Amino acid sequence: MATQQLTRNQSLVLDALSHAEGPLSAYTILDKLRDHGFRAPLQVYRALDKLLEFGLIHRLESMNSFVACAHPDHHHHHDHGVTAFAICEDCGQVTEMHDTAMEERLSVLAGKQHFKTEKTTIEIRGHCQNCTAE
Amino acid sequence: MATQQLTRNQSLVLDALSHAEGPLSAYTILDKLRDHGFRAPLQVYRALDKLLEFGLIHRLESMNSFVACAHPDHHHHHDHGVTAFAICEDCGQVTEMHDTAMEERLSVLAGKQHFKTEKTTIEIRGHCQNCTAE
DNA sequence: TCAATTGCGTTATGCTATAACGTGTGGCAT
DNA sequence: ATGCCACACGTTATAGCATAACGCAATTGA
Repeated sequence: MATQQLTRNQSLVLDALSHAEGPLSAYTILDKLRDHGFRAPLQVYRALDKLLEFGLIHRLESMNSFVACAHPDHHHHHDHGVTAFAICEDCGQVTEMHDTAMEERLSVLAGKQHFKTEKTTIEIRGHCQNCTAE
Repeated sequence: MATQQLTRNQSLVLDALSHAEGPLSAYTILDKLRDHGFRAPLQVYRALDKLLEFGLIHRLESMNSFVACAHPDHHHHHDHGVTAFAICEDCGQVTEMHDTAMEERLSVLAGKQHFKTEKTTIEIRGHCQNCTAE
């Protein structure tokens, strides 16, 4: 199957996120899409839910906002394993990171507790290279 | 210096969290403390802010709620490094985990991006041992 | 004493997210 | 074709999470 066919609303929301500099909140997206007919939060949230399900976007728990996935080459919505995010508190830039050693370690940790992992959130707040060099 | 002296409000909030089965939201805490004179969200949030600052509680980003720190033996508020949380979606139980290998790995990842880490959030959602055994 | 700091209480407001209702459309088995 | 079902959509209302802004009281320290 090729890339998941998106509805109009889903495409609009994904576009908004893709063209944004950094993460956007649902309400910020709503404002950006008012010209395209969006009027209510649910229109955004429903699209976000689907895009999350398709693996096309990520939710940043620590800031209640959303970013487009950094891997536009995914033709089917499959798991990319655990993703860690580096979030700059100054400029808002988000860097997506994948690391199998880290996954392995998390798996061991969960295993010790006989814990069955469904979803893992890793978010590093701090300052990116650009913003550190003052 | 011995254990940080807490104000009345801070003590009440900490007690509420300490005696709770699982994580509590700010508004749940507010409800629990109405009998003790709490009337407004800010009374809770201000106490929570201080307790977080003292390292006596943790905030769970993925569920907008708070838990007492699992290390009651800390006599000064120092860093315990990175903490990972295993959160059971069934019973709500939260297990606090520390792992230096994990920290090391995250440090390497951040270093690769020349990212200066301020705070790291690791939250594993899933099912604990008890709730898995059906 | 005076200023600075800190905690507190209150009111109001803003931001984040979902419930519940109804409509329209397209697929599909009968 | 008819009827059914699933799904996306639009709308209104409401629930849940968090902070702004004001003023007061107590404490501390110069």
